This record gives sequence, structure tokens and C-alpha cells, in this order.
Amino acid sequence: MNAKPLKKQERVTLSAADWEREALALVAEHGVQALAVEPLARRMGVTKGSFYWHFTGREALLENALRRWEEHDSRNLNRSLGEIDHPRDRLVSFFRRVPREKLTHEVYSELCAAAGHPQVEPVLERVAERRMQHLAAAFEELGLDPVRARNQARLTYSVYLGFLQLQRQHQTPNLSSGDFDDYIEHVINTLIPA
Amino acid sequence: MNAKPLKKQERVTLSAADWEREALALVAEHGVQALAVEPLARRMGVTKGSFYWHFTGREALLENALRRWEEHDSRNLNRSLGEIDHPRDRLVSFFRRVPREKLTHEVYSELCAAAGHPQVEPVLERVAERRMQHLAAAFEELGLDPVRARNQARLTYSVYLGFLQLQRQHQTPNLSSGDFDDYIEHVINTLIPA
DNA sequence: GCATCACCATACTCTAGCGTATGGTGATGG
DNA sequence: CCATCACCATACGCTAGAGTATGGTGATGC
Repeated sequence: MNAKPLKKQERVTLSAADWEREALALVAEHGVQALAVEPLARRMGVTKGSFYWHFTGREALLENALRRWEEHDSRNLNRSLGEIDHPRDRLVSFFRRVPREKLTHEVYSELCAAAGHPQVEPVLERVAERRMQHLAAAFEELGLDPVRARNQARLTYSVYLGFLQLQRQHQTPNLSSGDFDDYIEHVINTLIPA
Repeated sequence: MNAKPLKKQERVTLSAADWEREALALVAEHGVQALAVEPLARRMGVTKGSFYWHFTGREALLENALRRWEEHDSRNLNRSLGEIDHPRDRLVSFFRRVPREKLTHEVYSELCAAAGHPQVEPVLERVAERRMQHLAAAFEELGLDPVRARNQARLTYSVYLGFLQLQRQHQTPNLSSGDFDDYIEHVINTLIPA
């Protein structure tokens, strides 16, 4: 909405970015439907009088927060594509990255739960498409023909989505247990060609 | 709440079961959070005065509707276990059954989206556990050792859950297209041992 | 040294949905 | 044939959250 002078006094005042960040945190914790402006304001220690100065309404907040998250996620994807050379390592890192980057994945998990929401839907579509193309490319590099690679990418991404779902249901083995590593190993061996 | 005499006059009056069925239909269409008593009453052409005669409140309706759905789902599972002899066919039918039994799967899909809801969560846990045991048993019959079978069952069920998620995002190939059959074929070949 | 502006509080209105209280009505059994 | 009961309508009050209007305050520029 504006620049931020902020000389001394280090943050007595809130910016639109602060609201968006806190909004994402709230989404990560309680889902999209829990993103309400009055509770959010309480959580930030102010009243909604502040909020309506920065945003025109709840819709605008969600829009901006989603854009912010999507950009962050896109950067993450491209970064891993640049850093890791061998396609097999890229695929393995795709699964191993779940426990790290916790907040990003929690947000995504809640967004999945809110598919059907008009503002969330297009974001989910773009993100899934990007990631699946990322996977398909890696599978092609590993020697699969395009059609097969595409199917394998969809399958692999489904496994990831299913894992997020089971996690939300508390039906995934403890992430710091041997069972978890066993399972990941199993998944990698079944889905990623040697 | 009571018996149903209902001599002639064929259904001018509503029963608790009617409300529960319609509630499930509404959940299938618009999700759990959309299950509100006044909109539901409007949909049924009556007012909530009727509803509160049959149920103590929204919570009780959800509880009963969920129980009804879970029982129906359990019967389905056991039926397929009794009807189909060969374990491979059982696994194949697990995937092929998605397009049929549409309402049941749509409800389940929406329940998954509402994981975290205190009344929904235990249902999801039980259903997923039942189904995964069902899968694990079939994999064991196909010669996998118990640990491996369990992992494979989790993996397979994740694929199913991921598919439901992609379907809610309209990112699944058209179910009556060749691409869809291709994909299912691919999934079966990858996950089910010969 | 004061006017401005960015930021926030306060105090409203409005709506949707929950739950309650109570009265009406048509079918039924005694 | 009328009293009862099952079922439903109507009219309440209550709450949470959306959005609006407006006033207050502290820092900053001129």
C-alpha cells in the first residue's frame, strides 16, 4: 500500500506485508476458512481498524497472501532445479524436502483442503502443474518417453498429495522414526527408476 | 427418533433418515462446512422447525450422517472382499471403482478436505485404516512380506488419496477419455506385482 | 512548532446461522 | 368425534464476523 520509512522505533507500526505473513501463518495452523480479519487482528495485537487501512477487505488479503506464497514456492522449485544436477537426486530431494520447509508445506496442505474456493483453486492448479512438469522433466532425463514420464509424474505427485492428506489425518508414521525412513525408501525404490 | 407408520399419503412427512441422506448429499456437493441447518431445510422445502424436532442440533445430524456413511462404506469394502477371489483383481477393482459409487467417493473426498474437524477426524482414521489393511492383506496374498505389504498398501492408498485431491482441483484427465485409462493402466502396472 | 499523514481505536450497522418457544394442522386411535 | 401426537411454521433472541465512519495520536516535513 505504501513505502516504509521506519527510521528508529523499530516496528511499532504494521505493514501490509506483516498482515500477509501472519495471514499465511494462520492459514497454516487453522486453514483458509479460519482466515477472518477480526481474529487475525486480535492475534496481531491490534483492531480491525488497522486492517482496513491496509486492505480493502478479506478478499484482497487472501489474494495478496496467496500470491506471496505462490511466488515463494516457485522460487523454491527453480532453485532446486538449478542446484541439483542429477535428475534422480532431484526426485529424491522432492520427497525428502517435506519435513523441512515446514510452513510452506503446511500452507499448501491447507490450501489443498480448501480446493473449491474460487481464489485458491487457480493457485493450486498452477502450482501442481509446475511441480508435475518439474517431475516429468526429471523422469524424461532418466530415459522415460514423454507419455510415460507424464504419467509417472502424475503418479508421483499423487503420492505426495496422499502423504499430505494422511499427515493431516495423523496417519503417517512419525517423521523422526525408522518406519518413516523405511517408507520413504520404499516409495523411492518403487517410483524412481535406477 | 421414532418408528415410521406412514400408511398411505406416501411421504408428505420427513424422517430423520431423510435428513441424514440429504445432509450427505449436501456434503458431497459443497463440503462439510456448508452443512448448515437452515440452508438444508430450505433445500428440503421445509423450515428448521422441522429439523429441531428430529435432531437436537447440527452436531447430532453430522454425527448420524457420518455413522450412516461409514457403515455404508464398510459394507462396500467387505462385499468386494467376499466377491472377488484373486487378490490382484481386488486391487485392480479398488481403482476402477472410483468412477462408480460416485456419491460415496464425493462424500469421502469432502471429508478428507475437512480433516481436522473433531467429528470427521475419527471417521477418516478408521476408514483409512480399514482400507489400508484391506490392501495390505491383498499384497500379502500376492507374496509380499508383511512389512513390505504394509508399506505398499500405504503407498497405494496415498495414490488414491492424491487422485481424489487432483480430482477436486480438476487436474485429473477426463474420466471417460483414453488418457484416463492410460493412467490407470500405468498406476496398476507400477503398483501391483504381476 | 504546527500541519499533515500514517496508523490505529472505537463505535456503529448488517447479515447468516444457531438454537428456543410456541402455536397450528392433519392423520389416527380409542 | 374428538383428543392426541407427529410434524412443521413462525417469530423470537443471540453470536461472530464483515464492512463503514470517524476520531485520536505520534512522528515527520516544512
